[in-house]
Amino acid sequence: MAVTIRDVAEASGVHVSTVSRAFSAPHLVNPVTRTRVLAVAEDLGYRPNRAARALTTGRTHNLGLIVADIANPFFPPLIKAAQAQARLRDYHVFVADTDEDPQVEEELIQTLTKQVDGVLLCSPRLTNKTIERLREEVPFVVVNRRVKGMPTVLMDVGRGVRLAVEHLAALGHRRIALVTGPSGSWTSKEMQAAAAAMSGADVTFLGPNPPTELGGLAAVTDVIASGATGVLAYNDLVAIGLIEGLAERGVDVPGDISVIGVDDIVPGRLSRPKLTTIAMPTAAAGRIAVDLLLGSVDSEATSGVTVLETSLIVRESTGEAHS
Amino acid sequence: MAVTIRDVAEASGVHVSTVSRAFSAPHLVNPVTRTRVLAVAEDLGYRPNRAARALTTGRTHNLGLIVADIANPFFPPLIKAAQAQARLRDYHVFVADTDEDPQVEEELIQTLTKQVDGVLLCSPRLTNKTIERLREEVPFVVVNRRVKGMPTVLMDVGRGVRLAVEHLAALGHRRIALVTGPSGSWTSKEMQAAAAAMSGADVTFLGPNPPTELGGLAAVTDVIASGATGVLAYNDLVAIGLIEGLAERGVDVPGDISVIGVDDIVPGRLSRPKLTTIAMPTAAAGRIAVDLLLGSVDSEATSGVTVLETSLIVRESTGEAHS
DNA sequence: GACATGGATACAAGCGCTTGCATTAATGTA
DNA sequence: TACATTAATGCAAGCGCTTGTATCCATGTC
Repeated sequence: MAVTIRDVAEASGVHVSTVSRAFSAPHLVNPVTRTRVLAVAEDLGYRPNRAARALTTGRTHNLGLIVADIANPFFPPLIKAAQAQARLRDYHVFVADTDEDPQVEEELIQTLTKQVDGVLLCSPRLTNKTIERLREEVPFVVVNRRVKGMPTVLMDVGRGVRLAVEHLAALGHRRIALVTGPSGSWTSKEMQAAAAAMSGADVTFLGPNPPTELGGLAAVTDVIASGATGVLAYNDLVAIGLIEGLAERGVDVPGDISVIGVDDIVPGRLSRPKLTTIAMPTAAAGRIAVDLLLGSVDSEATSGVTVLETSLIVRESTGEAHS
Repeated sequence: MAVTIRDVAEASGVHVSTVSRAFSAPHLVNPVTRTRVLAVAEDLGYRPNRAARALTTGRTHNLGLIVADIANPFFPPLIKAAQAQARLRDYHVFVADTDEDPQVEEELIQTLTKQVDGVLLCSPRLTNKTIERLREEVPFVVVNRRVKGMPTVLMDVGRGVRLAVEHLAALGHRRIALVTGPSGSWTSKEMQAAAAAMSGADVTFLGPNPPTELGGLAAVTDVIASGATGVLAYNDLVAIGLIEGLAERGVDVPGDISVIGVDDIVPGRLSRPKLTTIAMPTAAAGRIAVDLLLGSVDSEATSGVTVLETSLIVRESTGEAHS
């Protein structure tokens, strides 16, 4: 059916090994032979079969990218960047969605492991233990979670929290609420830690909450009860839900209460009022994670932790405190 | 390194072919042998190498999914659904982003073709001719575009347009503007055709415009100049940009002008006012496309066209005409 | 008791490719 | 002229798996 290396060999009157080398070890073949072979290959429309190649080289030139939920606006920019970076290095990427299910996640890794050179684990729901076990089978890079001894890409949400709280304080807000995320979330823990470490700020924690608009909606009563005039939400979705719920109670944002989100997802940029938010460099994370992975495929597994800067983007959901 | 079928064979005292059959042709091996082999395999942590299997069977159990832009909110639900459906059938999926570049798209297909059993082409930017040529190399299913003789999944945006215009008319809007998309867009053409075919509606076409908020922003002047009180935008992003721009000119939505988007993406659901929109069944499209693809992998290539229903979701960006 | 039958397993080729080694021929060296 | 060197190519094994065919043995049949 498809044209193979053998067809090219026959058509150009050389041995298959010469064809092979014409592609993957040019210096070992006579330039004129090579040109001829390449021409014939082009002519026949030959495309090397990567799977077959993988079988002998042990290198598939494929990557796995595992995320909890593709449809969560946080991930697409990361996926896009990772995919683009991989392509630059002549790698293809399998994208898999675990639906937030650790078991699916593990199974996915298991079946993927044989056909990839490494996998990007984004915000994994697996236990550290499991990850460490799986690590024997395939190189990992973990994004958005700290796993002992593994190459990791983190975003410095702590810094973002500090900037956010300072911003709020500068606007005159004295009582601040932190609407936390799911209890298992590494990011949520980081945020709490960072907030708690800030002296001089009066921060109360409200949660845990699901990481969606519903979570924000659900937190409305508590937020109002807390007496806070500045709120930092677990993410933009929560922030939007919160603003929504506040509006229903007649509370204006930013007039009465200021709200800051996290992630800088598209919906936040487009919502009204436009969200002040802590921007997470997801695209950079995807790009760097791929580099790390491909780097550690050749050299020995790195176990470094890369921390990416976050920043505060001030838009319209924060304003001066009036009370 | 990794445990192979041979290891399992040795450990359980049978020939490799028996192990192979224990997995893929159970009825050909004695139940007790099979149980033993399976146990040993489990024990050793054996996982079949799909690439090696593909080499002999010609079936990779992989799919390619090619989209113009992963980060465009329109696609993630489709990707997610396709991926989930593929997983159900024990398929993995390569996701590739072409960055709207036809050349990248073609190249991606070329390199992917050998390691997939079929590819999902979503809103391709390639010419029909090229697609028809490429089709020789690998089975396709095309989503969101009509290509002669190829299995296709379409969403009935025409119906959506009709519903939208009727909705607007029912609210008393007499002059309606259609803010069109990019000139090459199949969807945009469909929308225009559907609107033009409606007797009794006074619809003016404004465009072409880029399919983003910027496109909406850019169309503001024309919309106002058109005297329309009801606007149908190419998609939600354009609609949001438009509403934004209108607000800057002091024009209220839906007070002064009603705006309807297309796609029902998350940002539209969360923006203020919440967007009235024509919902596109993207998840269903992804799911069905995969089914079609996997169906046509076995049977002979179908060339049917599946048309999915769209619907109008009325939210807050449309209201009664006052002028 | 000789033989056909069929179930269970082993054998071996081969999928498309890479790669260490052998072979050949051309060149340089003394 | 004889020999070493090297560049270019061919040869063949093997990556992990499937699969058509051969082999073996325990039945059943007459």
